[in-house]
Amino acid sequence: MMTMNSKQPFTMHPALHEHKYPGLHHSSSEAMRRVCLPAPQLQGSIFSGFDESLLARAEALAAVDIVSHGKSHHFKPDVTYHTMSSVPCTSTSSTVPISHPSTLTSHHIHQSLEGDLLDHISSSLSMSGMGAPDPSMMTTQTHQHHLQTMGHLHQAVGMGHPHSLSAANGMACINSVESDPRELEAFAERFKQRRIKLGVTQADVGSALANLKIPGVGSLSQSTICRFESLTLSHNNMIALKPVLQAWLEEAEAEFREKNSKPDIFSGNERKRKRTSIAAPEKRSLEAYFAIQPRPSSEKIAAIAEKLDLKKNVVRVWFCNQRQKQKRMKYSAVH
DNA sequence: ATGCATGAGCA
DNA sequence: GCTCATGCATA
Repeated sequence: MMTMNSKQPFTMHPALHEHKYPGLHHSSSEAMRRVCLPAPQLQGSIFSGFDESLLARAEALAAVDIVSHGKSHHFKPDVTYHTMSSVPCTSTSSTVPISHPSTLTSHHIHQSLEGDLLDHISSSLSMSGMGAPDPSMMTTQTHQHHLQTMGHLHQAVGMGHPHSLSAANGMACINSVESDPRELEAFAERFKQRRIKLGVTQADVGSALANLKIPGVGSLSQSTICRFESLTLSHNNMIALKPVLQAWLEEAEAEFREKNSKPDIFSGNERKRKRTSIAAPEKRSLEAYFAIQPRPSSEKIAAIAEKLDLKKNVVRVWFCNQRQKQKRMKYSAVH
């Protein structure tokens, strides 16, 4: 509607439906994920059968939930801001080259969720050189179509690593996406520590990425860098981003040594989009529905939307995001 | 740090 | 209409 992305970073992409995580890295994470994921088909039929009663049940559950939880936060019922103010430029990233480390460390520690835990326990001293243990790195993705787009990134990155490219062609190699979770986790942590040491913010890294001039690789947002560091991206996404961030880190440190600053070009956009806020009660209901059927049909979504007095699209997107969230990493801790 | 949203590619 | 990668807006 009122939002269009003028920015189009390198797009990696979908296509690998459920099986993106080849059996390369143990079965732990994959298995766990599977356990978490309910069987769509089965539940789907059940759901469609007792549609109404289940909806009711979910609502009942939600209601009970509300009572039992009692407290929780005070939500804004249905805030739908629409601040159509035009921002000159920037938003997430200003043209500031390097910002103070303090900016990063000091604020928000409030979330008290997993992310923080990660942050805290993280500070290990093993900041070994980033020679990255992984030998074969990326390259060959899982399959056919996947090659199309995801290939972009990988190949692009491959240019920085001559050896990896050759492997990509054949397939004679080790089905690439084999960087194990543990390695990724280690890298993410190392990355964060070194980034902070350089006094660079997540947003800075994101925009600075474009300066690398790696074909197919543009800038990224603070969100993405943050998610990378906290391992809250999909496994494939992590794998794909790693080489890019690694390249940035190397260059940043190199420049830091000789000089101490890094230029940071960036073109800002101006736009504001509204962010719907789903109230706590509705959210609980949605969660209850999700527990019963993570993939409701269009009709179910419509029904749910109506019952909760939300726009159908909002509900649909909520389910999509919920599913996506479910698939994200964070499993590394399991090994 | 994270919630809701967009858009590309695919089916 | 879904999945996925990614981003804006916001707590």
